[in-house]
Amino acid sequence: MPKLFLVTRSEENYIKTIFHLGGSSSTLIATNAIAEQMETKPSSVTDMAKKLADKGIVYYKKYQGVCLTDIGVKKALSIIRKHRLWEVFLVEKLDFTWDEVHEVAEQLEHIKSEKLIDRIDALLEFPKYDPHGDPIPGKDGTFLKQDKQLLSEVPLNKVAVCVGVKDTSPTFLKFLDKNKIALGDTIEVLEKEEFDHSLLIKLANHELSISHQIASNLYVKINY
Amino acid sequence: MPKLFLVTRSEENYIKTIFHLGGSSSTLIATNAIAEQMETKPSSVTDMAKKLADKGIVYYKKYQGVCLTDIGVKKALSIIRKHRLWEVFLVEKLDFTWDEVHEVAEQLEHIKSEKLIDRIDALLEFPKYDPHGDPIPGKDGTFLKQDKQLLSEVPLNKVAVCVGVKDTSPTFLKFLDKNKIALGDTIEVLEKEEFDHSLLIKLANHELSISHQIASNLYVKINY
DNA sequence: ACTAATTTTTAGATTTGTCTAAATTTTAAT
DNA sequence: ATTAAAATTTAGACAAATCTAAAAATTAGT
Ligand SMILES: [Mn+2]
Ligand SMILES: [Mn+2]
Ligand SMILES: [Mn+2]
Ligand SMILES: [Mn+2]
Repeated sequence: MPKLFLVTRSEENYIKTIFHLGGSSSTLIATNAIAEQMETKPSSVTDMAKKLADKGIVYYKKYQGVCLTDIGVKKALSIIRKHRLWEVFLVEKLDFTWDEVHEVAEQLEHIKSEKLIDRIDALLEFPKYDPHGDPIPGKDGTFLKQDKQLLSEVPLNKVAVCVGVKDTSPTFLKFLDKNKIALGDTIEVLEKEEFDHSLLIKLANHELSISHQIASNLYVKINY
Repeated sequence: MPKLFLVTRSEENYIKTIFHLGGSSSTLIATNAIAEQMETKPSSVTDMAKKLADKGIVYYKKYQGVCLTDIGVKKALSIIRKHRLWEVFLVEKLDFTWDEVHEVAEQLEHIKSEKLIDRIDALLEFPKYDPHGDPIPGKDGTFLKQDKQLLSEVPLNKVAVCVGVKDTSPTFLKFLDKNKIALGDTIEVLEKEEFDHSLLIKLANHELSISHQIASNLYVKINY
């Protein structure tokens, strides 16, 4: 009965942000957190919280925060699905680099056409992950949570495979390119420096020392 | 010097409409004509005319109408280029039919990324025409005007090739599909009915009687 | 438990894009 | 040349989305 048909671009951006901040379970996300993430003001968030609550997209408890309703989660997953499929498209079909895709996908994710995104999905042969290693939600709302961990938490001498990035900023991604670290690469932790928590890691053809900040933005999966 | 960098979606739609109504030369387009085309009110058009004039995109003469400046024409061609390239993409890469593409292209044409549209262009191998036979403006602003005429104006027993449609509504396009008329088809005018100006035409494998309204929405090029 | 600091909300203003209704200008018709 | 009709503009209003500044509520520190 709720007419979820009219969701504006701005509303979609709020929905996505709330999802990414963890508002998909019943955890309430603070107004300030949303405002900071979106580079907007808390008062704007409050306004939108009311609007989204009226539409049945979020649950809003005054002074406490918001979380997505079931409808809101569905909507969020649909937007994220579009965002990530477009990112794959840009890389696979148009030779964009992984640091270039996010900005354009931010626009493309708002295109309204179910047929379009389904066909893109098919053209790409139903990819499971986007160029940053993030899982692509299914058309039906399924959402794989992969078991991955930060490289900074991997024990010494363990061999792991790089599967994702936490920070997806162009700066970080280009740093990885420059240092020849890519998704799918095998990484072994050779040393952990006690002083600054930097790591000495071994890649296929080179060894490299990386700061803790780098290591705590790289997701890996340990080989058993 | 004028910062043409911020052009809103709404402004883009006005620019495109003015272009399509002939406002690319110095012909002034009436407020009412724009309003009707865009299904909006004349007063809204006046407001926008002022805004676009301020930005140097249109020349606006009070009570007379608007036409595009050189900057405006360039902007219009860029939007039309994007619209038509996306239409080709949808048909060629995603198996959309020619009656489905316009609606989605109306959204996609507003995506801001020069790299994106250039790569789409390359992926499609630099098409010259969109699925409706309309020419695709070049990146540099070139715009081929093809010599085509309406089927309704072709003399008897002349053989012509179908090269475009004037009406691009799904209704008309589906009518053409149903009657097996497609771009590239050869058409010969066998008879012209004096009473209602309907035509008897000969296609590759069938003859067909079409009304004047149909014939005056089909562009053809006569074989010499 | 009581301040003090922080967070959140409200109130009022602004911008963009639209509308209606009234006023103005242009055009067409006698 | 007047008058009537049509087109266009203005004035004022509204909804969406944002902001600033002030008020209210919550949280934290003692
Ligand atoms: Mn992204
Ligand atoms: Mn991504
Ligand atoms: Mn079109
Ligand atoms: Mn077209």
